[in-house]
Amino acid sequence: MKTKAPSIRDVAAAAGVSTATVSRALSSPDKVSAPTRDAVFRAIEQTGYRLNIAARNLRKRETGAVAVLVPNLANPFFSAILSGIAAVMSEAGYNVLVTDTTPFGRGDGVTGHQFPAFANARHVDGLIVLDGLLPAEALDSLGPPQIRPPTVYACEWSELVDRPRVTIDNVAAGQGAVEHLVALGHSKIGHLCGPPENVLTRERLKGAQAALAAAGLAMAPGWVYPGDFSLESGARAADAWCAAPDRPTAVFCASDVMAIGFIGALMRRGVKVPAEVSVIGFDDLDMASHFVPALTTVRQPRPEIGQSAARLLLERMDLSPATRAASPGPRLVLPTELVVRETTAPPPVG
Amino acid sequence: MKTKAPSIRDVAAAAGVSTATVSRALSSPDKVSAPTRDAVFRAIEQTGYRLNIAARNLRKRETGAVAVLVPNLANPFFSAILSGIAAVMSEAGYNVLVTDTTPFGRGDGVTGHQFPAFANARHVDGLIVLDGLLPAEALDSLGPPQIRPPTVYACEWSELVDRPRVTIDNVAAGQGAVEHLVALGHSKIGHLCGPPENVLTRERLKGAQAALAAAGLAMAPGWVYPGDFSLESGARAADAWCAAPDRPTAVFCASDVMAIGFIGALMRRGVKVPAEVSVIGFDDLDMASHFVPALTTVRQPRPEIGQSAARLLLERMDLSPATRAASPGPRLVLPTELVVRETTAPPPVG
DNA sequence: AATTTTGTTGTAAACGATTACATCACGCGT
DNA sequence: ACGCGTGATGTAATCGTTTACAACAAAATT
Repeated sequence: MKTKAPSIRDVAAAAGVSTATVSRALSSPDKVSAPTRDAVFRAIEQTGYRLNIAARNLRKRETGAVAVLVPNLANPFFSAILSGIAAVMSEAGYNVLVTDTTPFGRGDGVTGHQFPAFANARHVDGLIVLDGLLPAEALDSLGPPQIRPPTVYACEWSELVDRPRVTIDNVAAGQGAVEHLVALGHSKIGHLCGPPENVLTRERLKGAQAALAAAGLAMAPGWVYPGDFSLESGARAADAWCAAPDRPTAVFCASDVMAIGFIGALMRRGVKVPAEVSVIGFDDLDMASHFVPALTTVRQPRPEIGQSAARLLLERMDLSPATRAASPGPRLVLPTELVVRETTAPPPVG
Repeated sequence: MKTKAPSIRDVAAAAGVSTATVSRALSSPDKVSAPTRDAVFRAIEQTGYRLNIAARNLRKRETGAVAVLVPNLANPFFSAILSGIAAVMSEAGYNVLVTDTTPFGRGDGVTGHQFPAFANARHVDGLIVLDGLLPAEALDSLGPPQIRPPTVYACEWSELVDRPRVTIDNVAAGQGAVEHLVALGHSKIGHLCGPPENVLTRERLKGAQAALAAAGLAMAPGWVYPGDFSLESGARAADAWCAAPDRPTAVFCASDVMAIGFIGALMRRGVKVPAEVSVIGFDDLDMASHFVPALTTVRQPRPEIGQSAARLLLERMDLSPATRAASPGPRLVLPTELVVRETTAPPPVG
């Protein structure tokens, strides 16, 4: 015995008007006289009517949803970004679809960046991509500019695809981090990298090297540690640091998570931070300031990145497909800030 | 110049068959002869056809999406749960809609638990609720059992609403944590609570008190610290601990995040953990084992909780509304495990 | 008083898929 | 030859909205 949910027809009948009037009362109340409007609202109340989104979407040729493609949902870095996106998107009346582009165990199958089937114009009105490693073909396979959903990158991006994006200045940030280390007197400075293919990895390393070069220094090959933004890769770097005969006195890590893994493993082996090694993180997670010692790090305005990306996408969705195709769209770069706490100090003497 | 996306009609025309045949070739290929099937697929390729989800949803009276209601997206505890949910749900062909029920700054407006407008049967085929504080009326306002979307709770739940759920045994877990402390010789044991109204808060406290009672001990009122699962509330508890003349020698924290905030603030004031205070956390976040000292904590199987909740929801969605209404549905309780690391030790002598 | 404007409402055609039902051709048993 | 089951396909109704257009009354203009 299937109880069918009331439709706009039932409301119309209950209010003694046509379905068109009900629809108008809902979407543009000012085009309907006050008395009928009240009657309609009363009828809605009485019947328990709820709009059928699928029907509306079909008719209006839009979906009311945007998708967010996250490389790794389990990474706490993304939570604040997501939260910022969700806030402005639901404000604007959109649903937010979230997917992990590397479903389980990143690092397991290396090249696992999946493009979810629903991320096309039939399912979503827009796309926010947080994963720069998503194959460029995938984005282009969404069809010609006229029919593919407006897309913006945030945090990461792909150099093969020209889309609007909101990021930070990763090379400047990396440079600032290393300048701080240099100013403290360090000359042997290492870097704990992000995942090999990632844009962020390249940019942050480039910034670090620029600062080094400006100070007449260089980074020995043994001082750059491979990483993948995970705690474990931070701990592995600590092993490497301990094992090598020629060690850097300071390490700039491409993420707070790795920095915490690095410092944790170091301290567990009795290495003192910052007395024996200085460490700088990246991101300024909530955790960073509560960690002991409190992490010196590069702050990224995470909620703002999410919010800006969402607002930018909203703007792009308002444009006509033609004008959208014509302009590649803006590139917002948000400011970062070096926040100096307890993990950096002058190098040990001798 | 609007380029219209190809519809099933265009495919039918290109393949020289009817729309019905195209639809069949897609959804039940075995009901269509091999030659026509090939012709249809070729036509699909050629036209660049993509199924319009809204039209299908309208016709089939389903939405292809499930919503997950998260109390606080920025809390890293939820990321692994979400990731587990997303994995099995996309596997099963569903989209996952994520929303924060307390949009910005929990603790700001205290009672901010919002029920998103789209969480009804018109928008989603199912609901996973991670927020036990969501007003029960809200869930019931979704309509009578026949027409409201199947719902399962995970992690948290509401005692006012009878729905299937997957949780852990919070009182047993709390009890186990405190038993460990008692076994180490502690007799003055405090508790850092979750948010006041939360079920988890009550249960974990109840477990702690049960263990205490079994050992002939009791918790002084001054030893229970208010909290809200945030780092800051952990730090505040450290202030309270330091300020009081009569202090517990061990504190069981209702979350790892709070335990980290607590220990961080303690160490920053020179208090030694575990020499002066033992601390137990709850959750076993990735971070817990990398923190220094490594956190003794109660492990929750977070990915499994998410996966089980998703699978349970899938099962419920398969049931007819009638049988669903008839059975309240199972309550899965997943095992926890006390993992002893470095933050617990016997109480200081004297 | 005749005409135009304005404001409200109804009629009905989309939107793009699914699917019950009808149709048709073919092969089989009697 | 005849009827009948079977498998493949087509026809057309349907899902629940939105919206262009038509219709009409009342008010404003001439």
